[in-house]
Amino acid sequence: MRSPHRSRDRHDLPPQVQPAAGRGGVAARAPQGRHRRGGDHARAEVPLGDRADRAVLRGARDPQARRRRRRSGRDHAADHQGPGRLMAGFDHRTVDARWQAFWTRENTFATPTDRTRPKYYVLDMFPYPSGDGLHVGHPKGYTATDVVARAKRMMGFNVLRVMGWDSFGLPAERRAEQTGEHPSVITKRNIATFKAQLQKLGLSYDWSRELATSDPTYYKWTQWIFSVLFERGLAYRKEVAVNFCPALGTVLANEEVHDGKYIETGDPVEQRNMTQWMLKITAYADPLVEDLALVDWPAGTLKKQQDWIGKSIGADVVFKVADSDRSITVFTTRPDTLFGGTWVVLAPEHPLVDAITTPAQQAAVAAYREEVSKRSIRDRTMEAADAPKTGVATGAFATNPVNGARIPIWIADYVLASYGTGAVFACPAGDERDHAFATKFGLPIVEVVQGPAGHDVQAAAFTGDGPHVNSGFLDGLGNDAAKTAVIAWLAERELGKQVVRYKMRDWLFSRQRYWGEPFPTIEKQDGTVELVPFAQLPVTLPAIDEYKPTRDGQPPLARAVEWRQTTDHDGQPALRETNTMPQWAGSCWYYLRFISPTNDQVAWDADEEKYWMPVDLYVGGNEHATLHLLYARFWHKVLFDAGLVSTKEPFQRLFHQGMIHKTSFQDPTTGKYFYPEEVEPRGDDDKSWFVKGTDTAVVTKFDKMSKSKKNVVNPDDMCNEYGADAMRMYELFMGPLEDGVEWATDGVRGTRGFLDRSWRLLVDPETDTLTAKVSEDAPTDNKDLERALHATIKRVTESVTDLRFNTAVAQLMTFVNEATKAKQIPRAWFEAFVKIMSPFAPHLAEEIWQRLGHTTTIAYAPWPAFDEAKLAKDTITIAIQVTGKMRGTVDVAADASEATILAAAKAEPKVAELIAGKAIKREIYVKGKLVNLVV
RNA sequence: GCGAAUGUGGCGGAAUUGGUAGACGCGCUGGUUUCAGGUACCAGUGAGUAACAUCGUGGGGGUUCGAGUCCCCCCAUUCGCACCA
Repeated sequence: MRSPHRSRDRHDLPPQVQPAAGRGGVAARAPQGRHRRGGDHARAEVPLGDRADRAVLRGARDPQARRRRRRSGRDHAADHQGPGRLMAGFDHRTVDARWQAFWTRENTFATPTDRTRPKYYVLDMFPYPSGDGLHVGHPKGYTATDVVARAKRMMGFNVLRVMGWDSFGLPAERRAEQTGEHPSVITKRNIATFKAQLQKLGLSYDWSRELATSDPTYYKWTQWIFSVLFERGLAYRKEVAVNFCPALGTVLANEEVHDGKYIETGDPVEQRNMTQWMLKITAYADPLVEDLALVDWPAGTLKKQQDWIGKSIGADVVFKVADSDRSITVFTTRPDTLFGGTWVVLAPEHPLVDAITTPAQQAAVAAYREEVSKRSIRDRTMEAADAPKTGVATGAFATNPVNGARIPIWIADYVLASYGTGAVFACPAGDERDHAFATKFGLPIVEVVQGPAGHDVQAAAFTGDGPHVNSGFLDGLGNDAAKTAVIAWLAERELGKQVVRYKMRDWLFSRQRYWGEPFPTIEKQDGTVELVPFAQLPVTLPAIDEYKPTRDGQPPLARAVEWRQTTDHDGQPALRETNTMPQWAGSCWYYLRFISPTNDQVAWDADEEKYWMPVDLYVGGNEHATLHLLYARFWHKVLFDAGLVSTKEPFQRLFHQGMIHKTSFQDPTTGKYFYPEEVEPRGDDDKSWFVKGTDTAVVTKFDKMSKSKKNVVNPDDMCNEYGADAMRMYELFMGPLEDGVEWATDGVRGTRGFLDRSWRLLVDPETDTLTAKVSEDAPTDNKDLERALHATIKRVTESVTDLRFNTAVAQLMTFVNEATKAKQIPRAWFEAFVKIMSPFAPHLAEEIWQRLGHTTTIAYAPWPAFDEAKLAKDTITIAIQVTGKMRGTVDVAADASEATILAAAKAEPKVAELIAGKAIKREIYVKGKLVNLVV
């Protein structure tokens, strides 16, 4: 991707911003006390529009066109003629450009190197740099983390705030197949686009730590971690049935396949046997479940991880096959119900089926197995849990170990060969599937756990807890006690034992693709595998002339014939691996590389790792709830066991931002999508949409933004028209961070209006000079304004922790409304406001800060404290209810006694009328809030 | 089918966790400024009424002096999971 950046860590804090001498630097001015003439403010590279500029801009404006755009609500095809709306506000183009240039020039956001302060590591899930560029959905999480990062800096934390690129992956490779361009070139271009878009938003990343997973200086270390896994016996090659996607020419992990299709593209997936690299994630199943207790994650995500791992504790139980010396081991989580076991079911693929099937049943069994095998895995997994049961008897019988009962052995496809032992015993009274099977095939149902009164096990299974019946030595015991008792009984007789099983399988870790990390392994002549020595890492991707798999189905790297030829540690000929790692590999550890991104001796510095880890706040979409987050935790735990990292878990706190949607318009018959400006609403309620000028009806749907659905809103357009700060603020104001919302450009206008009002508190836009409103000697007896200020500091401060930015922005607005009403604003109050709004609207805040006479960046100005005492009111409004109904209010002194308040309440005219002549049965007083007079 | 979440004005959403429902913003209505229907400012904006009364947080019950908030039963939407014994 790029050559490594030289580390430019800052060595002193707080950073003093140096005026850029000789360049008319923005800060090249002595601090001043009060109002200065606006005309003398220093110019940055991009001059602030002067009167003449504005006159031109205003003259160039076409009010009609503007109105049409506004009313249409789809003006994101932004007007590139000029700002166009700045008469009463600030010039965001100039301000944004000036401060972005300033931050870059001054290295404002370089990561501090002092290690005595507390640290805060806030991380975004890094994006795959697609060719489409960013849409307004991407920055929602980035803006939230930016507010946290900026506020934490001001609160005295050393903040690690970084961005990188998950840049290996399929789309670039597919594009390369089409164009012949090297994926690295495509990727580099896409990264440049993404980066430019992010920089327009003023996100406070330390860009000197930027990384890309496809960069050899990065994947060298991905290969090294693979070596660690290999050396610890956690990476192995195996011939396995894999999910092969013919359209992509590669295998996929189980996690990437859903309903028999590749999740990303929807291409069908089929089963094939191939030799593949596997990672033994199952060896970490237990810690992966247990350590979820250590992290502060959304409950839903914790549950998804648990479900994915699918730990279940049960027993393996041996059933002897009658009239035979064979036996069947079944897995069950309900050994307590063994007395109700009235038949045994094998998966159709179970190896014992052939051996035990009686001659009379052979034809039926063969036919059933044939039928099942014809149905693909896809069909089988698509079936619902309540799908009709099918199956066929083998004719053989088994002996129930607990009661010696002779019970039939069936095969049925609801038993999966790949889980447990591929065999189960059926207890129809205690399992819904078994019950359905019993009902269909007329098999006996024996009650073993007593359900609630009136429950008929012949009609429905009872899966709950209760006293056991018909169960010999288990009678009367509850489920747990019965389980313990029966397992002990079985173990004594060597007929069973307690076991733990997981749904999770080992991780299929190789792909037949070009654009991924090569494995640091070679295959020797005897077929064994050895690691490429560390000194020879990275194993870089060779240039090849075509990125498709070979005609005989080998991965693209098989084309690099010379590159493949190498030697082992004895100098004997050996071949390089032609598979590459899946895209997850790079994202499994990038949070560690950010700690020492340019170190070419180690993947990360141990002391630095101890300082920065764990990630304090990790923000990204919940689509990664199982895959990325599970894989990364797995690698981290291996690294922990290897003594390479200091924490058991990588991500202390996790937060999922909601997705931003936008209505899409699709012709249901052709599937074609239309841009918003191509369609129009018709009908009385404007609810039917048609393609303009035609009778083609289109259906509307809230959709993820995507180019193909023609519903993308581009953040660049928003920045151009409304400014980065208005855009940032709207992203946070639109609703709770975790919620999905529909994008509404009108809302950006709203936050822009707020920024303009904030600006005008200090600057007269007509003259571009400071107003007299904010002043050193303004009276400080404006209690309403003071209270609003402290309430705002409080709410914004809390929002940094609870991530409820929508209400924080609302509170900032409330303060500005209050301040607009005020005749004068004490300078100290206004400065406190500017500080707390600066994480949200950093460009404008810097500009105001400078106009206030400051010569250093606001990014490290100390965060203001709020005073609870200042939040209290002198007089409070007490609500008065009569028998629970609101009847009025009364204003009383904040320290008024209960008796005084009750008296005042009763004296309120309307209340007095209602209680006149009635006996008050009860008087309820809620301190400082209300009284309720019950009559 | 199972699980989780959500349901509040025309719209996005607030509500200190049982105590004045609708903060803040959008939109809308009226006014002032203005060459301008743009910007800014002022006023209003849950429904209903001439004004009251009254009715209002998906629906229905319940607990309570008091319920958007707690309990029970429905309905709807969204997102997961999909025969894992």
